[in-house]
Amino acid sequence: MTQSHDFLDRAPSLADTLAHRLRQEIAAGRMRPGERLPTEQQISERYGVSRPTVREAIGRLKHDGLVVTRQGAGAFIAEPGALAVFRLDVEDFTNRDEIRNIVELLMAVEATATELAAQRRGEEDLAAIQAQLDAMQAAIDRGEPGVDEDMAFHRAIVDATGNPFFRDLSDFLDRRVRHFIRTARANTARMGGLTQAVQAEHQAIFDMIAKADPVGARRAAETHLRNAAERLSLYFAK
Amino acid sequence: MTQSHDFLDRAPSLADTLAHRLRQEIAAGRMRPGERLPTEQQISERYGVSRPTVREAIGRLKHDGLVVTRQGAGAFIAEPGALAVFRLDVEDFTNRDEIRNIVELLMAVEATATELAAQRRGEEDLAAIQAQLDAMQAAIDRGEPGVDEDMAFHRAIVDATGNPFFRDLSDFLDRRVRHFIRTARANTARMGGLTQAVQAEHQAIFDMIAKADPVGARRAAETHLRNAAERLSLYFAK
DNA sequence: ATTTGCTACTTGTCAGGCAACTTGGTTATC
DNA sequence: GATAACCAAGTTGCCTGACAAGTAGCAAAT
Repeated sequence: MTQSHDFLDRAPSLADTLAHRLRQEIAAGRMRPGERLPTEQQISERYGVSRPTVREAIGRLKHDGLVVTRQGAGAFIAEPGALAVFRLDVEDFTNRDEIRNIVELLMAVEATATELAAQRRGEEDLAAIQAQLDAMQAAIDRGEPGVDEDMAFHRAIVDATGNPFFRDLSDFLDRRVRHFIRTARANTARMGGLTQAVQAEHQAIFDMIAKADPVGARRAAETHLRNAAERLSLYFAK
Repeated sequence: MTQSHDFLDRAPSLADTLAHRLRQEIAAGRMRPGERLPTEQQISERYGVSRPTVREAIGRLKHDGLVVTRQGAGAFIAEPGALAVFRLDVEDFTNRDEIRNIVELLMAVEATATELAAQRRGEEDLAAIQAQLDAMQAAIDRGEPGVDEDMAFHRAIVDATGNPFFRDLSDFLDRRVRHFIRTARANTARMGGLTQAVQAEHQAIFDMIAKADPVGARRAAETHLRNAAERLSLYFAK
């Protein structure tokens, strides 16, 4: 009943491969910004696919802001400086190096976010953070691991920065790391008893934010993240 | 000859608007992860567009990792934890708040990148960074502003981290900020004479990286970025 | 020399259809 | 009766062909 998604055998669609090839040609500098792409007809003949498929491929590039199309005129390569969307692709999310790199970026973002939060948090921000801290304590008291509460705590902090980019990026990276843990945990032994240590670190972070001490908040966040990364590295041991 | 692209009048295509609506419905929680979307036929009838248009819209969502399609089975909403691609959309890149937020994120990423670079840089990394530093000095001596060399210098540093995510994100944010400056500069007076001050800050950063002093490197980078942000704020004054 | 209008070309959208694949039920077999 | 093979309906992937909307360049007219 429960199908275990196997992502491995997913054959890439024609449009996907074509989009990839076009992307490569642009990245390789074979085509300069402002230049016009071949017409859909020409691309279609050149790669031996139909025009709808070409349209789909170009649609992806357009969606990513790499090309701009104008009806009647053609498709043009966008100025790289005007790029309005950033794509962070995690190709192989079981790769340990990739996870390590993600964790590194997450640490950078979250440490700075905590610093900013200590600097700017209003009273309602502080109340929201404390509410999540309490919720996590309640979960611990109930004997639950409280992963959702943990996530909500961090979420409340990055929210307090008032910078949506911090929030979205942190959210994405956090999800990725937790997803990795969840899948890795299925293969290794369950670990417990650490939640109280985590909570103590959370408390330290909260205190610094409450004190409006940016430097101390950053230091507390860095300590927490370093410890978290160390706990995570247990999964790498195999 | 040089056409000034006006992005304003770009009428969103049917597929774009449909993709936007579907995205909203998913974001609003009207559809749960794992759930199946209506068939292309149904969506086509429901929104009064043809199936190719629906395919194009779903293709965008698929490309962003929001949905997963299986031939013969249908399209399913992806698990948010398994999201493999992150999109950072800069909707209005003349908005000052948005630029401010981008600069803030750039500062966080680049400061940490500089710290990591000081920690890990090999001899060849150091040589590459110095080469860009020298190139910038040469540009200054020639009386040029050396914006390309400036960018290359920072690029060499983030390269030294060995973390491609840092490199790509920093690259994107850097481009965005410089693009904003370039367009803003067209309306305000040209400013010069600051390049030597910038170069001095670069030299300080380089020295710390050469000394393999992560703490000092971060501090030097933060100083440089803070100053850069201040210079940038001149454009906000209007 | 400038403007107007026309024509070829390109993208946007549609209609219809076939192949590949999935799913669930049905039938045949043991 | 349980199990396995099979089949048919439904869905996505991809194609052909066509028309509408918009653009750009050229030619003719003023």
